[in-house]
Amino acid sequence: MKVLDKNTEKKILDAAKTVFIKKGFDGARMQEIADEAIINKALLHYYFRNKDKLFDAIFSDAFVKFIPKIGETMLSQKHFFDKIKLLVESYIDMLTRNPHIPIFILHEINRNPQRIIQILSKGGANPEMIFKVINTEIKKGTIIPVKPQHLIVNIIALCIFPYAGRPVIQGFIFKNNNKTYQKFLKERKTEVSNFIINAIKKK
Amino acid sequence: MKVLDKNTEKKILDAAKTVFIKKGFDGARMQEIADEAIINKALLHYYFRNKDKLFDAIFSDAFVKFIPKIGETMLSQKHFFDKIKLLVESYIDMLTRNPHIPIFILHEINRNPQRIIQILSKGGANPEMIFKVINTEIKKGTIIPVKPQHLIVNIIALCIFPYAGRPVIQGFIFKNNNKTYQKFLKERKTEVSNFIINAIKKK
DNA sequence: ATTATTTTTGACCATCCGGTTAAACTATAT
DNA sequence: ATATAGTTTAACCGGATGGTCAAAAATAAT
Repeated sequence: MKVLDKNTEKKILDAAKTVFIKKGFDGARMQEIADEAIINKALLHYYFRNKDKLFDAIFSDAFVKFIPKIGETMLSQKHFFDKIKLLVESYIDMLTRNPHIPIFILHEINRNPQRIIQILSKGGANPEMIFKVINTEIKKGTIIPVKPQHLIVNIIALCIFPYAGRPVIQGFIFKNNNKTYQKFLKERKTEVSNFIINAIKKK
Repeated sequence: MKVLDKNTEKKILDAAKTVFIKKGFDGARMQEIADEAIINKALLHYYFRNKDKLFDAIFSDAFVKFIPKIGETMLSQKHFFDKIKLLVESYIDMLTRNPHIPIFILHEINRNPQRIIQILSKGGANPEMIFKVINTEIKKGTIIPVKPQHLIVNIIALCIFPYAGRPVIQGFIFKNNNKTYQKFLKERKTEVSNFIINAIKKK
C-alpha cells in the first residue's frame, strides 16, 4: 500500500547517502543503493537519471554541513571568546551527528577538485568579513596578533580531525577502545575552545 | 636494453603509488597503472598477483609516512617547546613532500578499518611514553594541565588539515590562488608551533 | 651452440556494472 | 468502465575491468 510507504525519492536519497558516504563514489554500486532502498535498480534511474546526478544530490547536501556557519556566529554581538566557544560547540555537535561526512567530502573534493570551483562560482564564501572581525579584536587588544587565515584553519582543523582521522586515533591512542574515544570526543567541545582561546588570548 | 631500464618492480611501484594515491583503491584501474609504468598489464600480475597485493605495498609505505615519528622527538633531551617545534617542522616538511598522503590514508582506512587493527597487531604504537613526557612537563610547570591525548591530537590535526583539506581551504579562504596558498603552508611551520606553545605555556 | 629459466607480451575470458527497454502494475481522471 | 498518466519491475545490453594463459623474447646456465 503506497500511503504507508515513505516517499520513494526519500528512500532512495537515504539509501544513497548511506552507501555513498560509506564507500565513496567509485566504491558505491547502483545495485547496492537499490538494495539498501529495497527497490528495483531501474527505479533509481527513473528518479535520478544516472549515478552522477544521484551523487550530486548527496554531495551538495553533505557539503553544506561540512562548511561551518562561521559567518553568522562571528558577526553576532557576543564576546569574541564566546563566539569561538559557540562555533566550536555547534560544529562539533554537527560532526557528532554526521561523523562520516568529513572523510567523504575531503576524499571526493580531492577526486574532483573542479567541483569546488563550481560551488564557489555559485557564490560561496565571503571570508573578508571574518578576517575583519578577527583583526578588530587584535586592535582592541583582546587577542594577540595572528593571521586570520591561520586562526580560521586552526579552528576547523581542531574540530574536524578527530572525526576524519578517527580509526587511526582510536587505534593508536585509545587502543581501539570505543567508549574511551566517545568520551574523548565529548571532552573536545570544551577542550578545543580552551586550547584556541589560550593560544590567542592577550595577557 | 634492460640495463638502462629502471628495475621493473620499482617502475610498477612508482606508477601504482601515483595512481592509487590520486584515485584511491576503487578508482584506480590496473590498466592505468600499467600504462603509467609503460608495461603490459599482465606484467603487473606477474609481479604482484592481484590488485589487493599491489595496493597493500603502496598503502603500508604511505601509512608509515602518515604517522609522525613523535616518539623519537619526544624522548630526546631538548626543551619541551623545542621538541614541539622540531616535530611540527619535520612533519610539515614530510607533508609538503607528500601532500596527497593524508586524504589517501584517511579515506582508505575508513573504507577498511579492519586494516588498522592488523597494523596495530603487528606492534604499532606506544603512546604511554609520550603521555608520560607530557605529564612530566605539567608537573615541572613548563605547561598548564592538559590531557596528553588532546594535545597529541591537536598537534597532528594542525599539521595535517591544511593538506587534507587543501581544495576547500584554498577555494574558500584563498580564492583559489595557488601561490598564496603555498605561502600559507610555509608560514604554518612556525605559525603552528607558536599556536600550540601559546596554548599550553604556563605564564 | 644449446638448453633451461626468467621476463614480457597480445589475446582472451568471466564477471561486474551502469544504464536501457518494454511490459506490468497502480492510481487518477473522464 | 475505460482511457491516461505515473510508477515499478524483470530481463537484457554493451563496455569496462580484474585476472589468466600460452607463446614469444630476453637472459642465464651448461
